Amino acid sequence: MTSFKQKVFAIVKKIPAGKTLSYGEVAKRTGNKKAARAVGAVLKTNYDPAIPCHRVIRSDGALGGYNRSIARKNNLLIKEGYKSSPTKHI
DNA sequence: CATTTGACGCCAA
DNA sequence: TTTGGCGCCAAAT
Repeated sequence: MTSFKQKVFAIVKKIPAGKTLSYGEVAKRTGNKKAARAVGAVLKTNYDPAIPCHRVIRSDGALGGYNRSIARKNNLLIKEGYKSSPTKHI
């Protein structure tokens, strides 16, 4: 368990319901604002249900990905009140 | 130990 | 506006 993972988990777990953070934002909080990719890599390798990784999306507004089905992530976000608008033109 | 991959982000054309 | 390419980081193989 690296401290980077610990930070990412702590940050993601602290995301309030109905809110979303971009990978870049999470990366910033870990200390490496350019580590957005690393954040995704960590979330992908971690299958802990305590981590609401579905609240972590891309800075473009795209959902990014999910452990099993992206549809599940989208569904959860909608349930929490987040309108997934894939407006690629930000 | 070194190399490759990837749930990203931003800039340029 | 859309598409392509480059840069950065950590984990997995």
